[in-house]
Amino acid sequence: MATGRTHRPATRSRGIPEATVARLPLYLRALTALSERSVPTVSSEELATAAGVNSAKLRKDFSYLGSYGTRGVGYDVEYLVYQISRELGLTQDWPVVIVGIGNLGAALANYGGFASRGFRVAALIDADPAMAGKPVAGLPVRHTDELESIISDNGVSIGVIATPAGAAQQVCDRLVAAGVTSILNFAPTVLSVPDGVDVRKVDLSIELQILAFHEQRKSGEDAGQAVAPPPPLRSASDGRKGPDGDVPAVMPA
Amino acid sequence: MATGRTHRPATRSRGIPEATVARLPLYLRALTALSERSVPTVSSEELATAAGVNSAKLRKDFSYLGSYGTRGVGYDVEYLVYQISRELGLTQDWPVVIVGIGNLGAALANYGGFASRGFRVAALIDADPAMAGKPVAGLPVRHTDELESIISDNGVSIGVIATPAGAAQQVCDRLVAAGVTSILNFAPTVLSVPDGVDVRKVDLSIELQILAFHEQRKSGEDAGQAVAPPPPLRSASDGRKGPDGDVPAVMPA
DNA sequence: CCATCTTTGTGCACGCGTTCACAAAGGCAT
DNA sequence: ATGCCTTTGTGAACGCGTGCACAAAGATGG
Repeated sequence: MATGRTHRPATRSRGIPEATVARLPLYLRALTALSERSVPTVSSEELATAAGVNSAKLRKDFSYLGSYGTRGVGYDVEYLVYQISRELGLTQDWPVVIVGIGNLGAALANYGGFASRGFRVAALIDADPAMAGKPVAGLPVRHTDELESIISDNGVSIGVIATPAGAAQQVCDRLVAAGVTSILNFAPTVLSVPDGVDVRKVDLSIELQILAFHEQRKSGEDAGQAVAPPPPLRSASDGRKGPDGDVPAVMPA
Repeated sequence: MATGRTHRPATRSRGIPEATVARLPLYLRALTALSERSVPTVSSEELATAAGVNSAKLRKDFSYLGSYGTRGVGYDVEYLVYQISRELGLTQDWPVVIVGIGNLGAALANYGGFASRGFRVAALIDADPAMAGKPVAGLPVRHTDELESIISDNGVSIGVIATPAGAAQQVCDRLVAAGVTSILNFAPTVLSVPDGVDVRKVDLSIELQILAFHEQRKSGEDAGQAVAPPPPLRSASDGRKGPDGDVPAVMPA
């Protein structure tokens, strides 16, 4: 931002805003599609539309990476694909392990989006002995006992947790102790990790609840108020439906 | 985290900040756990720790809902569970349809977190005729042809898209046309919808890429610079194709 | 009834992220 | 060259979200 323009796109601008990082994959996807159609260049306006964002925001995002555009013309698609890929670290191979091979874990293992971007499923791990050896998505499921050695042998630094909530923290601890420093958590639990370890969580239940909030608002706000009045304090026997608490069950292994 | 995409700052009616809404499900989960253990009251500090947030933030969040706490004591667990549930619209039944019963769709259908919070899977829909009638998670898969009638008959307003990216927009359009006003999108595509329709997206690939970015940064930034030098920068007219030809596809199951 | 202790509710300041708006840069036609 | 047209890159303003710090509220004990 200072006056001096950078001649070198060098990685000197350490401070790429988190919000920008979160959008880079979006741009990369749109650019990849353009690349496949052999489109040579694209303007910020076109790309922004394709990515579903504001063009000014897109330009500012790219400005953090360096000046890769040509005024009056736009951005070179191939070049930008390369730059973003490099910035995201996708030019290297990232072995990942998926722990908890239930319905969700299996779905993730079969998810094509992983392998397509430098992510390689190094192993599928499950605590159920009956699952051991059973092939899922072309890979034999390994037992939890092997977790540490698998991570160590493959140099895994990214782990995906798809276990029931109750086992998540324990699995997380083992992953971290074994050397994993980035975790993608699908279990509906708050994971506590030491400094230096990144955790991102994907929670289906939460997403739905947020949608429900907005949905309720759309269908008249007056209706929502017509429900039973609140019990002020100490209501002994709670009449709510079964204690679901998505705490437990997520994926019946 | 995870994702979630909001292009609508619209939540001004009751003025509950979007960021707060996104945390309410988190509080609700922690409170439900306390409720099951019959804990009568909880302080903002304790609850904040359980939810993994700052206590001041939690108090401010609750202040948007009203003054439900008692100074010197804390919050009444049951009462708060009720208030948050009501605010999120979970006191009513939300029928949802899941479109695209592949690996992921099936996993979602089996996901316990849905039914546990007022969300009821009204139907599973797939375009493959071979899937029709086949039971998944106890429900017979319905063919896409029935989409409109299913939504209409069940008063569905929330739809979950778990189809391949290529079919997502089309499915989305049909859902919206049929009356759905909230969509949870798992397909790696930017969906365009008319005003009044909310879309949240969950993109596994993006989450991993964000993790990779931070991971790369941890493991020395110098290493990343030692890779192949940047490609061309020639603008138009030069129809040279990318040398590395970034891997295409982004398709999920 | 008063003193003390705990915990809430919030005013305030700060920093990040978004958006506008425009000068500068570069291509292109004449 | 020269002037016009397109599009980038970014300064600046604005708004949202976060976290601090503290006064007010209420419980509790003497």
